Amino acid sequence: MSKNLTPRSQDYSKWYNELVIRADLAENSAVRGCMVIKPYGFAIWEKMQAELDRMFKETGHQNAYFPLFIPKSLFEAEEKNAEGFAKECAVVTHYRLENDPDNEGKLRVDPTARLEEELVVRPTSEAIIWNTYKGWIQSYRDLPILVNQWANVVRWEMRTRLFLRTTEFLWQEGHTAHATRDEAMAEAELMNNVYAQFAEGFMAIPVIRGIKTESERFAGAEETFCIEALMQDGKALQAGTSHFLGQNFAKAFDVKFTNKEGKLDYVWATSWGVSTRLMGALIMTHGDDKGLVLPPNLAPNQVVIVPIYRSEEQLNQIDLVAEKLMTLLRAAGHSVKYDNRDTYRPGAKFAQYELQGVPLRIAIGPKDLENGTVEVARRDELSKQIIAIDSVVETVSMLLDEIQKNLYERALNFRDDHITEVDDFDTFKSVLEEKTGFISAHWDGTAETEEKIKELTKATIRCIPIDEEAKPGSCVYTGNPSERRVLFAKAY
RNA sequence: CGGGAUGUGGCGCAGUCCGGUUAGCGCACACGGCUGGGGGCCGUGGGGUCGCAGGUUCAAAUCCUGUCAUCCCGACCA
Repeated sequence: MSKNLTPRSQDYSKWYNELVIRADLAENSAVRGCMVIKPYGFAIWEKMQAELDRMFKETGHQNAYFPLFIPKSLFEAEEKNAEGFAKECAVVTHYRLENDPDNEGKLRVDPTARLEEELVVRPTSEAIIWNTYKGWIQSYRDLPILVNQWANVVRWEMRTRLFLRTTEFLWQEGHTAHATRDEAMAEAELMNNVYAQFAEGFMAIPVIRGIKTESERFAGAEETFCIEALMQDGKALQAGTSHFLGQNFAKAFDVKFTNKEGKLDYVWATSWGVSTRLMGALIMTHGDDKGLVLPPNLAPNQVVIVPIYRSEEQLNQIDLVAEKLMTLLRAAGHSVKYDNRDTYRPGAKFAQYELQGVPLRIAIGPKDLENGTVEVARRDELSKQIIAIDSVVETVSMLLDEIQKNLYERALNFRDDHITEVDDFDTFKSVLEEKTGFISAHWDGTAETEEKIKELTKATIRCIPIDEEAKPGSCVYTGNPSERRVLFAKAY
């Protein structure tokens, strides 16, 4: 990737925010830390939803829906989970407004309408779901339960960031119940793999599969699997997580079942989720200074056709050719948009579709009509070629495939160039500051060392990679024995 | 919640230090003409209680006090 296409760290936040807004994906709403996802942005989210949904169904899952409000008593049942989220919960305390007698035309909260028990707006749904599952499960014959929910959740974070950490966000959360530990553990791993496959195959975002250290683990989980991605500014982003919850929630909500041997046992659980944060990952992985760059798999429009003309007569002729092309391209399974608005000039349209990241642009003008050609431009490389009109379908199919692959390869090369093996702490610090990215280093396995390194460098252990062979060594900070290298990085 | 910064037409900004004509500029918008293979040009025009509330002053976008919001850096986190 050429350097001038890579927004660098210092301007990155600004670039990111501007790109998001300029690309017409989302904007800040009037509500603190919340975002309005605009139609084009939502179209991308819908593509992601559709593919994830397909993958979930393929692995035997079903969708369901649970309430937004969680009674406080249910929420606090699983102690660690409750504690972990306590500081970021929106809480409903009243259910009625009334006219304010001291302030004409204004409303106030009716003090007599206080709820007997407060309702927590879900930051995640384990509590309400496990309280429900309790009534669904008696026997091993009722298991497994493999349910997913598409929902919004609210986490009142101190600091928000468009897409990456909004107060309200959209996500899916899977919640499964199993008869055995092994089966639940296998489910958690399976779903982490589904996420990895989705990120890499569909979004062209290379990820590292790993497990979280105890201090980075989901509150209430016994093991957290994750996929970690690297953004162009050298910071890591947790792109998805899948948790093995053990029997913690079953015990907290008293979910027991009779097993094959006729004995009572607690149910084993998993939960897993990805969110609109993935759209942030998309922007920050593939975007350049001209705007978004969308992998063909999730582009709402894979191809846009722009007519170039002077007279109305010319436009009419191009219309005919364009209509024919659209029919052919659609028949080949590609999504195509024909932009024959006469209110904008071609150059403006080109710029607009580059901003939106449309993978391929076809321009047709009078010269093309004469020569039987079209101009095809690809967004990822910003290159153009003239091709014969008869070969359009074939070329488009080929190019879309190539762009999907190229985006992944490009991001993978960048990511791999930014994984540095480091064995001493001075190098650790300098690599972190100057080169950025992941640092593969030995760690003595203690939370104290992890904390100390975080304090000194702001880097955290992103994960213990699953796909890398464990080789012993000595801790980069304490020099104590280490079983294996782990990945450190500054993270969003 | 601590540190820093910023609030001026739809968007991006100048003006604020050092108070003083009718508050400017770019983009966008509307109309007209010329244009037309990468965000066109020229002309004309519409649009602003300068975040909000007090105060100082003959006079406040500008100074003072308070307040709200946003952004960045921390702590927290998908």
